Amino acid sequence: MSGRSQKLKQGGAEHASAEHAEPGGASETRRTQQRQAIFHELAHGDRALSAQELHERLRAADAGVGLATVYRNLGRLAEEGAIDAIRRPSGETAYRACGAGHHHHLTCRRCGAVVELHDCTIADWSRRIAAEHGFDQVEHQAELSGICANCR
Amino acid sequence: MSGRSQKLKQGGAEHASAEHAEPGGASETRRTQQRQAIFHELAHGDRALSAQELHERLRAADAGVGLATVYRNLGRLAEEGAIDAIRRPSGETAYRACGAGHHHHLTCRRCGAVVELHDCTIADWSRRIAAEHGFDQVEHQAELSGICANCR
DNA sequence: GTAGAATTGATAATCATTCTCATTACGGTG
DNA sequence: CACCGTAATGAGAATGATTATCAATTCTAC
Ligand SMILES: [Mn+2]
Ligand SMILES: [Mn+2]
Ligand SMILES: [Zn+2]
Ligand SMILES: [Zn+2]
Repeated sequence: MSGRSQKLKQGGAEHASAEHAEPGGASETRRTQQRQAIFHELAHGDRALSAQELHERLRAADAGVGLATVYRNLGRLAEEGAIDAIRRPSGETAYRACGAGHHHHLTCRRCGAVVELHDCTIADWSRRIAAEHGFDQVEHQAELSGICANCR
Repeated sequence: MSGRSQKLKQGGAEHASAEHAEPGGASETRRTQQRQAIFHELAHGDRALSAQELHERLRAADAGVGLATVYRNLGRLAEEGAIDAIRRPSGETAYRACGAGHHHHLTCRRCGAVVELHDCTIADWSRRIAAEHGFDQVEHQAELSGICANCR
């Protein structure tokens, strides 16, 4: 529901040298060509792409990346907060390179164009509601959809 | 996102005699035991059930209803507005017999308990946002989740 | 340059949901 | 109540997205 540092593991330097703490040896998160291609593709298009769609685009753009790899990296990038996962009404999950901070999306049902909404009214509402019903650790999930100006 | 007449095709009389208009013959929507069992099961439990879970319960409660039938009826009931479909974060769709009118849900991530929220702030917000960005026919979808008082 | 672990990719395996189609049960009718 | 035509059911096959396998490859640090 919120992206953090868009280029956490992608864009810049970041020696990524975790303080080798955990017993047994932590992960290393390498910077591979495939991962770069995937993120790059996402960083461009203004519409959210599903794993399959992304895979198709990469194939077209000469850079053939395995489907499994696309899934893996999208999943990873998402949990790292580098990209956002969006659930389509049909069920598939689509991904998008998002700006930082908590926000929601307004998506055009016709062309898929996405607008980021950074002023979220829901937070207050959900907090109040939660308190009212004795709930803790409330999270909210919301998506708006409509028909954009162009598509009319 | 909103349920209409909870017992549209279930509870009462309703001769359901469509004015045999359409060329070729319209549907009839029969009142079968299976459909009744399904709706009945849903009308009780306070937590939303997936098709599979419902199927399991029915098996346990002696009334063995085919899985395909469970899916069919849940889908149908949902589009008739008799029940609400809720998307779980994991992806499956769960169903629930809901009160009438537009509302959202606050679900306990631990036990699955559901509270219906009938005062929706989002409507106004979404309307405003939509106008601001030149979008039409805006719809919104939202779910709250947390840990309920019991589960703490 | 090497070693060694992380990553890839082709493919098989899951898993929820949908489709098929022969069989059954509804809801009138006479 | 027996009978018909059709909608509904159910067992299993089919689909489609996502995940797991596992040998082969590629990063990265030394
Ligand atoms: Mn975003
Ligand atoms: Mn409800
Ligand atoms: Zn559009
Ligand atoms: Zn609970």
